[in-house]
Amino acid sequence: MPTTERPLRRDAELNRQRILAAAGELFSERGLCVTLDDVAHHAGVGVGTVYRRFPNKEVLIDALFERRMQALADVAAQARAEPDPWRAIVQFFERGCELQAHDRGLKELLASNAHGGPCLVTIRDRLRATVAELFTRAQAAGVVRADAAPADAPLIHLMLGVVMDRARDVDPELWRRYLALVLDGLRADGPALPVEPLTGEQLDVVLMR
Amino acid sequence: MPTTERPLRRDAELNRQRILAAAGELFSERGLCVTLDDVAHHAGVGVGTVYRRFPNKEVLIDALFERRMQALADVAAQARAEPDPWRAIVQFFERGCELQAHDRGLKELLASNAHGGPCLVTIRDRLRATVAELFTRAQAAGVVRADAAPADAPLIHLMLGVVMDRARDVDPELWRRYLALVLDGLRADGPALPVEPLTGEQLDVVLMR
DNA sequence: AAGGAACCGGAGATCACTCCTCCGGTTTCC
DNA sequence: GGAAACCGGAGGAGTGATCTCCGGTTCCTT
Repeated sequence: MPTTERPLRRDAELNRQRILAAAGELFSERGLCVTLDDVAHHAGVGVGTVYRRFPNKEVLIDALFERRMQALADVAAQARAEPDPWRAIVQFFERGCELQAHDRGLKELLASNAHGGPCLVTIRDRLRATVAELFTRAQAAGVVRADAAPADAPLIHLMLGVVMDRARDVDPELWRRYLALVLDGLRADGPALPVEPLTGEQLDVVLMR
Repeated sequence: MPTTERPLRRDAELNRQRILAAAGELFSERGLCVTLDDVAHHAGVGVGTVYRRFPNKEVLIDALFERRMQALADVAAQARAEPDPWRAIVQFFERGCELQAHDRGLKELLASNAHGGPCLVTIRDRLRATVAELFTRAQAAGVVRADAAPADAPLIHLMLGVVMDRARDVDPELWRRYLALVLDGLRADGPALPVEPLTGEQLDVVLMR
């Protein structure tokens, strides 16, 4: 390690914590669009203090969302531990959506690869791998339609994300209704799906806005 | 009629047509967020000319989208004419989504009641009534799950709208995949949906952003 | 064919944001 | 007790949309 991290002065460290706490709340409630000025005000410190500690929003987001993103990856891992392949799928989507429904920032982070540093990227990759496993297993067991694909998962999350956003104030649980609908469609072996799933690269493009 | 509409001067009328044509194209391609300045430039006239003819964007949108909205209402009406209740539902969603996929402005207009004058509102109301009929009929025939509701239609459109937006450049037909998935869920008489559908007022709120 | 009303173009004023810097004054730590 | 680190927040700079204003042009009427 090239730079020996000297500990911050006491007041500086206190403010850093305040900023992180405030940013955590604000990002959860209002999404990633909050201003660092907002964060400063909500933390009860000056704007300069925030910018001194976190040169830009990316850094702050990275610092905050690493563990939240990890929580989602954990949800997928736990689902993998569920013996029934179908229940595993259901569990993954339900728990995953719950996380997103309670944390607007996380939802936006998942909806767009645009934000987020390298740390988040690796977690995201691991998440994708686990999801692929869940799908493969469920399809091998014949409980998920054969023409579904792991690449459908992010799109489903995207779709439910709109419901969460729109209905947040009216019926914050409404997304469950449409998740149930989609899961039913995922299970049913109805008429073949009319379009191929996205490839990995396509998915990257789609999630990059 | 209190004010006798004197016809516009020839050059003025020509420019009005140019503006309408340009706005039509731009709204289709780029959505309702286009500036009246954009419209002016694209129409080859000055900004002032646009603002003189259409005091604000609302008026222009109303003038343009009346017939496009009507087209969607027509799609619903045509679906009602289809004898098979299930095919009617499928047809409505497919044709409706096709319209939206080709017209970003229309999609946004449907996704939010925020824009649009009284004219659009009445068409929207008629549309809703027709959709309700489609659902009732299909449910009576037992081809759509009993716990689905007409209020689900706009939400489904909303969800598919995201797919259209995101995947437009990558695979403009991708929405068909997820429509098929949802329709399968709508048909299947799987486990009961876990949340009540939105009421009319709730729906208004949800669509008002 | 001439005069005035109607119309044109587009520079730029206004407003509302966000991002970020700067520096006089304060706190901490050695 | 004094230097280094830190604080706050006013405000500069950049952006982007909306809409006005007015000198110059075009059209229609008589």
